[in-house]
Amino acid sequence: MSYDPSAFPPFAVTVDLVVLTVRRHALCALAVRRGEPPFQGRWALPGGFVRADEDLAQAAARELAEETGLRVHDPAVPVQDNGAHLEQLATYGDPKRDPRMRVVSVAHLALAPDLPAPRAGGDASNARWASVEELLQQGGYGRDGEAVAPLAFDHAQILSDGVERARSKIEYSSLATAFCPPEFTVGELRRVYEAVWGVALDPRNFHRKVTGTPGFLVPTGGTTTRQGGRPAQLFRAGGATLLNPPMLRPEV
Amino acid sequence: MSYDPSAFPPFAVTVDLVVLTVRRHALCALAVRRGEPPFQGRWALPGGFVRADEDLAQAAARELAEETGLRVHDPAVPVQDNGAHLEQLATYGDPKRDPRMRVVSVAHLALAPDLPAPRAGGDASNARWASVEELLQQGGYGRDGEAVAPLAFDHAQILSDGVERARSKIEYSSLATAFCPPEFTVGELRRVYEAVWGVALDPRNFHRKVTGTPGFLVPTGGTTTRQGGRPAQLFRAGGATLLNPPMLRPEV
DNA sequence: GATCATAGTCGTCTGCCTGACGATAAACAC
DNA sequence: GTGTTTATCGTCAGGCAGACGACTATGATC
Repeated sequence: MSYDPSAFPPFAVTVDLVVLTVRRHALCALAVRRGEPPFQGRWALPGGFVRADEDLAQAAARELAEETGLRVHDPAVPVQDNGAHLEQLATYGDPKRDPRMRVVSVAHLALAPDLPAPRAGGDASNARWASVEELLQQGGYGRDGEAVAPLAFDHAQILSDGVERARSKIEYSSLATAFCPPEFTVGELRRVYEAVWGVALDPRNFHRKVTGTPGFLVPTGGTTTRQGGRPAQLFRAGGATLLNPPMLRPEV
Repeated sequence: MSYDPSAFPPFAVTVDLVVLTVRRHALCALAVRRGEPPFQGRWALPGGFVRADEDLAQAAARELAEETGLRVHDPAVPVQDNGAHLEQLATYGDPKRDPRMRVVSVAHLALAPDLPAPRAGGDASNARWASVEELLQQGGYGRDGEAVAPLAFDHAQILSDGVERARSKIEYSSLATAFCPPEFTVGELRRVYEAVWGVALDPRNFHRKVTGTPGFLVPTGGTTTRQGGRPAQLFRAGGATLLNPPMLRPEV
C-alpha cells in the first residue's frame, strides 16, 4: 500500500441498496430517513461506506443484513430459503452528487420476500417500506395525503434504475420467485408479476406458461387456501434461472 | 470539500474499457501493452484514473478518445455517424485486484465499427485489436503460434462480462448497427451477428427478420457490391432502439 | 344446506413468428 | 456462356401467446 497518493484523486466509495419487495399487491422499496445533513430528515436508500478490506458485494450484503436482517444466498443455489437475491446494479459518480466530497456509489439491487417491519439500527421510525410509486412521485403527496419530499441525493434515479432492472429481469429469468416465500402458489407468483409490472395478467395463460416451463416450478405436493377460493398447489422454485422463451410483458 | 478524510477509507477510482469491434469476421477487443509494473509487458484493457472533476461517463469517453480517436455519440440519437456506443458495464472492486492499492474500476463497454489501426499515445506497438477468443484463452497460444499471457489484473473477467453483455444486448436492441459503418447491407449486419455470437445464421430468415422489424433499418436508396455477388441494398440504422420481438440467438 | 363469490385449473381456437429450405436475381471471374 | 457468389422473395409446418369458455373446490352468506 506504499504508493504516492498524490498520483490520483482520492474518492469515497459507498454502496447503496435498492431493496424491493411486494406488499399488499404493490412494489415497495426500503427507505431510511437521514439523521444528519445533507438532506437531513429526507428519505434515502440505505447504504454506507465500503470498508478498506471489503469487496463490493460483501459490503452490499453487510448493509442489507444491517438494515433488514436478511442473509444473501449463494447465487448458484436456486431461490429457496428466506435469503434475498442481490446483484450489482450500476455505479453513480457525478462529481456533485454529494455536496460534501467526491463519492462514488456502487448501487446494488436486492429482491426479498415480504418481510416483517424493517429495522434501521433498531430505530423502526427511521426505516420503512414505501411503495415505489410513492417514492418516485417527486414532491407529490403520499398514500395518506402526507407531503412527500423527493429522495435524497440521486437516489430517485438509482431507485428508478433498480425498478427498471427488476421489471426487465423477471421477464427472462426466474427471479420473480425471489419475491415469494419458500413455498408459493401460481397465483401468488402471478400477483408478483402484476405488482412489479403494474399490469393485470390472464390467470389461465399465466398458469399454462409457468407450469409449462421446465425447471421453473417444482410442486411440493402440498396445497393451500390462504388466498381463499379453491385450494392451490404449492410450488418451490426449480433449478432453472433463465426462462426460454421469456415471460412477455404485455404491450403498454 | 472540507470533510474529515479519516472518516472513510480512500479509494482510487478508474475506468476500464472493453472496446469491441468486428474485423475479418471475428469479434475483436482493444488491448494495450502495459509499460510498467505490475503486469509489465502484459496485455490489458485500456483505462485510467477518473479525474477529480469528471463524471464516470466523461472519463470513459475521454479514455476512449485517447485510445482510439473515437467520439461517443449521444445515446438519444440513433447510431449513424462513426461515433461509438458507450455504456457502463459493471464495477470491480476486489480489495486485492490491484496489488499496489485499493482500486475500484468502473468498466465501460464500447462498440465501434471497424477502425484503422489503434494508437496508444502515438505508440502503435503498444495497442492492438486482438480477437476476443485469443485474449480469453488464458495462457494458450495465439493465432500466429505466439504464446499468450493472460490479461493483466481481473481484465479477463471484465472482458468476458463485456462480451456477454454485447452478445445478449444485440438480441433485443438495435445495437449491432454500432459495429457497422454509417451505411451497410443486410449481409454486413448479418456478419456482425455471426461474429459476435459465433454462429452461422440463415441469410433468408435474417433478411426477413431485420427488414420486417419497423424502424430497425432505413433504406438509403443506394446499393453496393463491395461484398461481391449481386448488388445489395444499403441501409442506415433506423430510430428503433429496442427490437420487439427480439432476434433469437440459436440454441447451443 | 343452498347459493354466491372467489380463486384455481384444463382446454380450444386463432394468429403470428420462426426455422427449414426451394427458387430466382444480379453481379464478377474465367 | 458457365460457374461462383451474394442477395432477395416465397412457401410450409410447428410452436407459442392472447382471448376466452368451462369446470372445480373452497369459504362466506343467507
